Amino acid sequence: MSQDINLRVSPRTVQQETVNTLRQAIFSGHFEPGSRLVESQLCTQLGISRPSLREALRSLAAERLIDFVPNRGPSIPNLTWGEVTAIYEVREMLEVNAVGQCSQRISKEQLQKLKKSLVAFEEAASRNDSLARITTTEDFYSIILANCGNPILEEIHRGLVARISLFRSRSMSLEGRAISSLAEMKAIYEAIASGNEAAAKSASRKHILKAMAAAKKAMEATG
Amino acid sequence: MSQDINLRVSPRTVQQETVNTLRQAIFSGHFEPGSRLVESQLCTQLGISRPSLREALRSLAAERLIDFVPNRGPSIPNLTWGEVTAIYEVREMLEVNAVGQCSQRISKEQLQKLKKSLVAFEEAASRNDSLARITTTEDFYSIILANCGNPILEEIHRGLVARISLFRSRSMSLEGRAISSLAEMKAIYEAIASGNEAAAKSASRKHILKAMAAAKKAMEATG
DNA sequence: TCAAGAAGATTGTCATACAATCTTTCAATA
DNA sequence: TATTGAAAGATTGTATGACAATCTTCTTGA
Repeated sequence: MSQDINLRVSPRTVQQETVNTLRQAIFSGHFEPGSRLVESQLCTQLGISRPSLREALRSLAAERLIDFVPNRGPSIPNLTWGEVTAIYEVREMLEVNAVGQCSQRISKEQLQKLKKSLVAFEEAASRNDSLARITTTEDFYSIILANCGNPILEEIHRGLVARISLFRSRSMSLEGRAISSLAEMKAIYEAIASGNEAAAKSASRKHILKAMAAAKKAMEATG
Repeated sequence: MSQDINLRVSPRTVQQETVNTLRQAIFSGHFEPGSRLVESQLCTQLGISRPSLREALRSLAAERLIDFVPNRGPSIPNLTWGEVTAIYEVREMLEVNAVGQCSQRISKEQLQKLKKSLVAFEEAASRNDSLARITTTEDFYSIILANCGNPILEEIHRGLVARISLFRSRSMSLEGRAISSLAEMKAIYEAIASGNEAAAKSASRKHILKAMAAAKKAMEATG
């Protein structure tokens, strides 16, 4: 075997599909925070068996995307502001480093892609499309994280962001948040493009602090 | 209800027990890295049904303590040095901050406990008991993490450390590693005790870098 | 109005089944 | 001899059905 490229077309299993579907549903706010997920209902809705569903739920529970209380079953976590803060703090520790490392190692092509995603966000910010704002922001960040050189950092960051996805989408709908977010992201991009690590880290830190403040505002507004 | 303390004696479920048992087994090196876990065997060994086992396995897979390849089933991950490095790097980002924050907020009683665990490690280091070295080191760190003020940081740190538990136990058996580890931990303790955040962070960073170097040595020795 | 208890719903767990897929064996072929 | 191919066996992915334990809701009696 001259190469050991993974040619395996990994088969989509019911479990994987279910996890992805539920994850998406949670992200999109399809379930009310705090609400219980009734297994039998989900089974019929998803068209799968209970064992398969429960396996998927255990996966999501391990990711902390759902809670599992014995004899009460699965439910959507109701995050306190304290927990959200804690998540943002950890996210800051990781993201700042990721941005810094990214600024030192990103390739020309990837930088091009990053630029593109920034333009896409700018476009989404000008319109009033909050879904597009979220997805383009996610693109922007996933490119940075994919180029920080540390797949574990990338993985953990993704997990953290997933847990606060609701707050992010809410705060992105806040009056003026998209505009200032755009400015912050531009600063990050410029610093990365010029290979200035210190500036990149600093811009990243500023962005997260503002995002956290916006999330707090959004949380207070919604309860 | 005057208090909302959680009085619930959370019932031990088969799933929880199984996850804990398997986690312990993995930590203790009971399974060879890379080896496959045959569901039917585990079922009889653990005395549980296959659906229950599979739920437990999904939890562990989400924690990255086992791999799950479709149609090949669960197996013990075989970490590359690159992955181990990546984990150590992320651990550094988090742990350094945790130690720093801990130095600013730990209580007298908790500091007492920390001191105790350090003494316990010293004792274990003098003997040639590698299991005791691991557990006492774990105590030391869990006290620090529990006092950093950020439960999410604590949780993620635990997950990361779990994934490299094998390397830690191997490197702790390395000639002289326990001795130098003791010195590093003492430095961390002293910095925390004196409330010197910068010194605490610096000591913590040094400790992790040395631990990583030791892990690399151990990995090269064992293959 | 409130408490006790009964009825119903839901979860935790198990046993069983079977098709799809992987692995191994072993013979046949180049 | 080395390689290919096919058959047999093992293992996983998924589903159905079942039932006790527990939680929730509703009813009834005080």
